[in-house]
Amino acid sequence: MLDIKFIRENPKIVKEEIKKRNMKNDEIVDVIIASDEKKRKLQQEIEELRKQQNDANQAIAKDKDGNLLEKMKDIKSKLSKLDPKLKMLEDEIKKNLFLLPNIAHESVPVGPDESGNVVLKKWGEKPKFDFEPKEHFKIESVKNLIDTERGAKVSGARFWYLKGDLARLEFALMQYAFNFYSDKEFEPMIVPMLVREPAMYGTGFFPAEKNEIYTVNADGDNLYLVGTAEVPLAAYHMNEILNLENGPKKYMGYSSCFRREAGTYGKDTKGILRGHQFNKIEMFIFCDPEESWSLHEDLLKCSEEFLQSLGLHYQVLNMCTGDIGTPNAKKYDIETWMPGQNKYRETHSCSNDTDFQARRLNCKFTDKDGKKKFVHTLNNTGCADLRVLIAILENYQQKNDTVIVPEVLRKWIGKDVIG
RNA sequence: GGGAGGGUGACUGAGUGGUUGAAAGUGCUGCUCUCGAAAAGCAGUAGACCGGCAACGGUCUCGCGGGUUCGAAUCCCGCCCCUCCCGCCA
Repeated sequence: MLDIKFIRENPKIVKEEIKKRNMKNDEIVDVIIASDEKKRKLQQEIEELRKQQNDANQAIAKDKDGNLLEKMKDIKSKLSKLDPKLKMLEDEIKKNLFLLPNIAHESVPVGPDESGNVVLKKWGEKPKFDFEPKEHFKIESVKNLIDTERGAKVSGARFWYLKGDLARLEFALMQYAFNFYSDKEFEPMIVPMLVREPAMYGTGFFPAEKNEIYTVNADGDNLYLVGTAEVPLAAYHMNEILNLENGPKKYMGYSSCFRREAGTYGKDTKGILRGHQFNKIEMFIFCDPEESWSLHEDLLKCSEEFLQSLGLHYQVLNMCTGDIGTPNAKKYDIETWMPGQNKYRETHSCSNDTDFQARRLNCKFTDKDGKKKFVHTLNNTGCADLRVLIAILENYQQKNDTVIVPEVLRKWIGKDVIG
């Protein structure tokens, strides 16, 4: 959410931002400003009446005065007409504020969609094969370890069972990642995967992405399954004032992630690239705004080092205005090379949401001058199980249809080869 | 599922109709004392919004929404949330 004052003072910037992001609702800025003007006028009118009311009250408290009582009744009836109008205006403004995106950092490339993303760097090289590398779900030794048929029988399309060594490999990977990032001083957390509505609004998933989220027992418990640990991690400090004197709060959260994948029918239907459920380690930072841009670079570096330690070739993208999320001021994606598909695929995503999320979460800190200000928040994929598993399977496959286990994972799975 | 209690400022915690935006304590800031620190003493310290160049002024906020009243943190109604006890379960 943007600051209404900022919008009032910089309507052009906001409108340009909407256009840059290839969104079509820039007229909403004028709507907000008009409502805001009306709201402030009305507010002044009401406040003047309230002042009269308060003054009269104090006088009555000292000595009862019949004339004042009449005046009070008059003020009251006026207020009862104006108050609902003010509330309506406020609600309308708020509703519209939720629709506006964050302001992108100047270093974010302008572009209409994914075609505008800029490759910043590549690390490593594509592995060379003396045979035709297969997609992960076609590798003989892996095939039987993914049971999509029974997954569909039990839970529907885009669900599956991972079995045997593939299940073991996932545990190895996650344990490795968990240790890798906690060594980098992210506090480990096992987080709730069901959250209340305010957590979804606070992080910005509601109202925009409501159709991506599973609702649980809407008539009773009314909880939502998280699509990422970002939600419980961000909401962890909701409505709090943080002490950041000892540096930023850095967390890593492990959770299962649930996504309805509405509108992706027919996309990535083979294999385990896109499912309704997966597991992920996510990192989240609450920090002083002065530090957020350098921390954003640090976060990216963390994920890069992780992939490097697994020996996986990847590229880093600076995501353009048309392809970053509404709350993001800047976002890097890491795409890891998947030789079976002959493509780079997104495995990591690293965002600085500046104060956009903090304003919704109502999360502040006390700055050097003792002022309370909104924090900046950043989030980053530590390790998303399926995507990294796929990368490992496709990059480390052998001609004989076995898969070599990356060296750093061996101590966690206790074997060198799968299949 | 049955029963009970409760939601007050950064935090702990008083306050049951009239200058209570709110006692006290903690924390924080400044000053005094000290070579310095600690301790002690004194003083200051909520947020949001509106108007104003500013000084400053105003309104709102004691979980949320409504009601009673000239006036509500305080009374009434609805909702949300939390805690404890019993039962059930992991």
